[in-house]
Amino acid sequence: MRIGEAAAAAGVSTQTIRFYERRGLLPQPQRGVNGYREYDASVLARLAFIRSGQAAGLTLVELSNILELRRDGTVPCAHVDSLLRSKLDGIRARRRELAVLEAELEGLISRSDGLDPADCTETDICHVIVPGGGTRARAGGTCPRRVR
Amino acid sequence: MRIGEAAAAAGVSTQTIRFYERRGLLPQPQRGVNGYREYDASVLARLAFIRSGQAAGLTLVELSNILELRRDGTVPCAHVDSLLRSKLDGIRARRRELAVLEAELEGLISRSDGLDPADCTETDICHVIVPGGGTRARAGGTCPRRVR
DNA sequence: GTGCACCTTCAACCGCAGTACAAGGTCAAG
DNA sequence: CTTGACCTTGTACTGCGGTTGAAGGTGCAC
Repeated sequence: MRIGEAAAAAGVSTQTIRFYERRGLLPQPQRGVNGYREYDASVLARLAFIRSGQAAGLTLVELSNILELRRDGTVPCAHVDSLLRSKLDGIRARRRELAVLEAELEGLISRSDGLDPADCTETDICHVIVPGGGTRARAGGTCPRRVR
Repeated sequence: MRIGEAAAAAGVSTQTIRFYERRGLLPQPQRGVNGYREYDASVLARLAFIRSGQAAGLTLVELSNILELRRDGTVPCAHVDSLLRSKLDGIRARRRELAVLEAELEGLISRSDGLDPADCTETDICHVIVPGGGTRARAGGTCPRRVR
């Protein structure tokens, strides 16, 4: 099985496979006489593992650490479990942040409906954008930071 | 007011101010005889605008587009309003994605509790990580893609 | 006259997961 | 013997918002 075939079967591009190989996520494959990579079916299982890991929110670095544990002879399950738990914490925190941002945007938009663009001055740049999500009456106040 | 003073007052670093200037978010300031940047108080309002915009989820590019409209003599409120609405749509979609991911992780973790690491084989890499969030009985099935 | 805090510029780097491009080799069919 | 699909390597670029570092100038106090 050559790289193009493996890529098509796994639903990724050939460049992605080479990229994974460079990052240590795929083993160095056999090479044909012409230098072409020669894969057996196990590469598809590996690519499926990577895809499942990504779907669970793991980064390529984390996946590569898991593979390294395996290579070192350690069963990585305990490590993976704690990794997934901390991912879950992160996701929950992120969801809360996004809920705050959503409320902020809703506030700004509904406030924008009651504003006349003609009142928007040069120094404001745009009076729709104010700190606090539009729930305040325009004065210095809380300002959420680092919300992404 | 020199750059360090402005930075301290706005709660950003001097490098950030220079970076914003390069990106067109801050006007080219006056320069002293020694070449030092000289700011008046308006830079603080501008920095506050940028911070509010970021808090509302706008990127620096979007903020710079808004400022460009202003420079061109257009009141940017209508543009900002539609921008915020599409941001809100994006946030909501993102929240739904994260809810799916959260459920996926919960499934994997609870399934992991019932698994014995001793059963984890070399070819699995780690049998905790499977497609489908751990809600299935291990077979080919749905596989969410591009969840970040 | 030197130490120090402040300022200047330009350039490269961070994470993340690839994608794109250049310049060339290989192989089968026509 | 050329065309075209496939493969090889290496390098650089994307978006995002900065941060870090090098190499040097300025200005005041001691």
